Amino acid sequence: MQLYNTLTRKKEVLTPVRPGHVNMYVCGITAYDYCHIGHARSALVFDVLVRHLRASGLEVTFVRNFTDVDDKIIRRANQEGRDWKDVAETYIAAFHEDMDALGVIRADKEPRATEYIREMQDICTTLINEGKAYATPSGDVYFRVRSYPPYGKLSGRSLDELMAGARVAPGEEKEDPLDFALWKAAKPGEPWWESPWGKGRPGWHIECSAMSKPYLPLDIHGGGQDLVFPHHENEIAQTEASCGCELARLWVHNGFVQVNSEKMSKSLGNFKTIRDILESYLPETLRFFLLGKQYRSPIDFTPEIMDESEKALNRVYECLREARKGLERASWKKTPLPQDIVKEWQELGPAFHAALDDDLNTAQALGHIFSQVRIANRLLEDKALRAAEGTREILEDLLRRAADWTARLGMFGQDPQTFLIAQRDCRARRAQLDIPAVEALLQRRLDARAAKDFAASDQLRDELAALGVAVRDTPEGQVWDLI
RNA sequence: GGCGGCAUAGCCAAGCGGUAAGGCAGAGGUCUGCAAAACCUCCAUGCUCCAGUUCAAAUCUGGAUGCCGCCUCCA
Repeated sequence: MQLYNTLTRKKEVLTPVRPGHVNMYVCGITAYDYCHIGHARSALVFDVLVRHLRASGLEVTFVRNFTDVDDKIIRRANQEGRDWKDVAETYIAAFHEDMDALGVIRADKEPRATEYIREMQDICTTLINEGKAYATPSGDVYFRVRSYPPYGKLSGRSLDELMAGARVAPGEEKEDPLDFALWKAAKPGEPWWESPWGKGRPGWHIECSAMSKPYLPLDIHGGGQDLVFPHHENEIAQTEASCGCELARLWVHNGFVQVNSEKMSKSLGNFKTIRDILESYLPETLRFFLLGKQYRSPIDFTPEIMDESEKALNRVYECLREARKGLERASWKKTPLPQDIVKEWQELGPAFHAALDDDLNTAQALGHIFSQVRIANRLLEDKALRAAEGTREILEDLLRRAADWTARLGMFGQDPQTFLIAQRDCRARRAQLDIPAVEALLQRRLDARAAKDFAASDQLRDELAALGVAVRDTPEGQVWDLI
């Protein structure tokens, strides 16, 4: 498959260093708060990437770290009068809950920064010994950026450009404004570890260099676009300067989730947590929404588009439900299917894979899924064709393909009927429907219909309509939905 | 200020030189005791604007306008 490489600014074919095996490292969260939709997008993009690679026959070692010691965690702990470790554990557990709810497959390795203090110190020592880093009298260790000439290659900046924007915070003892901290002397009240430079704690960037080290060289290194500079740039400098090898071949960065065309972020305060969303929508709806656009582009979050996603998702599940029902037929006829339909059906299977192979184009892949849904629906509705042997083959193929969609996209894998009812209840909750009242009316209508009292039945239907509920009668009985 | 990205129908969104996927909304229709749901069909002679390259451009080049991101913690 091809992936867009931030390093070279073009799509490149993924060719694993070890044939058939992909090492992939993705920067995880700093555990100091609940995850928002932006975190969900990043997690989902790489989840789909891992799923697709595995479904395509590759082995993947997927590593996603946790930053469990950091300024923000410490600040939060101090604010709440808690231990910083406790804060980190709380939000790591919350991350797992949220991601499990979204159906994000767990990483194979989930290293935590605090488990790699020794390795970080070793990297610092190596860099200091080679003159690429230096310790200050107060116990900080800085990376000497000018000792690493390729610095800036990922973000496409020159040292001169960077100098223009660089600044030195008061109290820093840098040789050069561009230098960045590998190790920070501990301030009073902060967690610390013993080190050759005194009591201190790691800088953010060195964490990932240490945690990714066992898996070098990485075939894919991922993260959000905001990590390109300085985080990933610094990571490259640290790793490549200390071990002399390449950190990662492909750098994959996902675009932001926006609100009103602005980045959703903690600092702007315009974020919605995954938990917020899951109170109003099913996890799969959020998944559908976030995969509805190519991963590198920004995506705007609005409740309206969530509602649209919900309807679109239902269209697929309704088709799967009808397909299953259609396959219950006992006998099939030899009626031939129109060639153009058969041909389109045959082309759409590979097209779905090709879309994902082309820089994980989930939006296009979803388009192909809907085209398949349209074909299946057409056959199911056509009196002449729905009993045809060819239709049976296509419907069976559809169910096989749906299993493949689930394997690769993590969607469309639930029992259709169960899903559709859950979706309806979800909308009912959002509309703040009085469910007990509705159920009472539904029962009375059932009784009226059993007594063939259609006038009363219609009257009750009107009463339900007044509450915002539409009732319809099907061969399976009375079903309801929101108007 | 420096660097980078994006502009496609009412809305969302593919498309990466060969004549505009898909979803939502909308309009017709099938079906149905009535109704609804569901399904089918239709829905951009044109892709922000202006030049240019080409037999051919939404796709390439130059310019204009607008929006966004990074340069500071951030998925």
